[in-house]
Amino acid sequence: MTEQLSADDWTRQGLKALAKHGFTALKADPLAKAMGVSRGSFYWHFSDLGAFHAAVLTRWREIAAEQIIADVESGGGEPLRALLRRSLGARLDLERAVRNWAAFDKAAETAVRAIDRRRLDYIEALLAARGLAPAVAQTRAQVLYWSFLGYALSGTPLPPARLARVIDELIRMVSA
Amino acid sequence: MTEQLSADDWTRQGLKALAKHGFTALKADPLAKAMGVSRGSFYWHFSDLGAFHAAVLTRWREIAAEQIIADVESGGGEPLRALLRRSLGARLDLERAVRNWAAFDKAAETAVRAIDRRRLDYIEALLAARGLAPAVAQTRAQVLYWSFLGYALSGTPLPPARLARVIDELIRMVSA
DNA sequence: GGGCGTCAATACACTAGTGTATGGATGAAC
DNA sequence: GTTCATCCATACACTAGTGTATTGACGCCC
Repeated sequence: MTEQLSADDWTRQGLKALAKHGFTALKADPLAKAMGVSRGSFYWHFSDLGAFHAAVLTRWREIAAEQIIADVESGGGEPLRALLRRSLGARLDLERAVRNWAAFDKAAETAVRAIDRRRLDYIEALLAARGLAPAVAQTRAQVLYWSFLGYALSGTPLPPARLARVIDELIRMVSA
Repeated sequence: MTEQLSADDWTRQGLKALAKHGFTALKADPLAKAMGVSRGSFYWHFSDLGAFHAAVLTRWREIAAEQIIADVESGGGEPLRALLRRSLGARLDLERAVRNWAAFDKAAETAVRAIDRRRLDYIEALLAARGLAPAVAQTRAQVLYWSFLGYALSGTPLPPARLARVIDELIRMVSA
C-alpha cells in the first residue's frame, strides 16, 4: 500500500507550497486539500502546525547546506565563478520565501541566520584563498553576499546575457 | 473636535504597523483596536481592505521617493557617499516589510517595481557622472542596488564602525 | 480470524477576521 | 432648534482556518 503518506511527504509538499505561494500557504487545511486527503492525516503525522513548520525548516536547512557543498565541488574552473553561476542561475523562489517567512517566525529566522553564517564563511574563505587580506576578504564577502541576497529577493530573474556581465563585474569587484 | 480620525490617520497607523509587524498586521480589526476605535470607523473611511492597502502603498511610494530627493540634496560632499551613508544608516524595517508584502500582493509588487526603477536610474546617473561608461554604469548600479537590498532585507543592522568600511568598499567597487 | 498498529475521515467546538446594516452622537448651517 | 453630513459603535452573518475526539479501513502477525 504505497498510497499512504509519510511525514516526509508532507514536508516535501510544504517546501513546494512554500516556494510557490510563500509561507502563508503552510497551513494544514489547504495542504491537505492539495494532497487529496483530510487534515486527519496531517494531525496524525504532526502534533500541530508548529511541529510541521519545524520539520519544513529542518529540511530546508539540509537543502541549503547541500547546495553549498555542491557548489564547492561543482566544477573544474574558478570556484568563485562556479559558485556565482550556480547561485545566480538557480531558482530562488524557495530562498525568497524562507527569508520572507523569517521576518515573521522566530524559528525561520534562526534557520536563515545559520545558513547565512555558513555561506558567508565559505565565501570569505574563497576570497582569502584568492589572496585577499582577512579584513578585506570579510568586508567583500559580506558585500558579495548582500548582492546575491538582493538579487534573490528582488524576484526578477536576469536574462542570461546580462547575467554573464554581472558575474564578471562581481568577480572584478572582489578581486585585488 | 480633533478626536475624530481621518483616512490619513489610518494610513499613517498602517505604515507604522507595517514597519513594526509586517504586512500581516494590515487588518481592520487589530488596527482599530490599536487606535482605540471600532471597525466602524475603518469601514467608513475605506470601502474595504483593498482600498486601505492601496492607500498605504500610495503613501509609501511618496515617502520612498522623497527619500531619494532628500539624498540627492542632502549634503555638500560626494553625492554617492552621502546616499550610501543615508541609505545604509536609516531604519529599513518599512522597506523590508513592503518588499515582503510584494511577494504576496500584486499592488505592492507594482509599487516596489516603480521605486526600484527610480532608485536604479538615479544611482546609474550618479555613476555615469563619475565617469563610467553607460554599460558599465548600468551593471555596477544594479549590483550596488542589490547590495543595498540584501543589507536591508537581511534585517541585521551593521555596527557603525563596520559600516564605514563597507561604504568605502562599495565606493571602491563601483569606481573606475 | 482476533487483535494490533498505522493511517485517514468526520464531526465538533473554537478563534480571528471580513463586510454589511443599522442606529447613535456630535457639530455646523440655516 | 431642526436638519444634515460626518464619524463611530454594535450586532449580525459569513469565511477560513485550528486542534481534538471518535471512529473506521487496512494490513500484518500469530
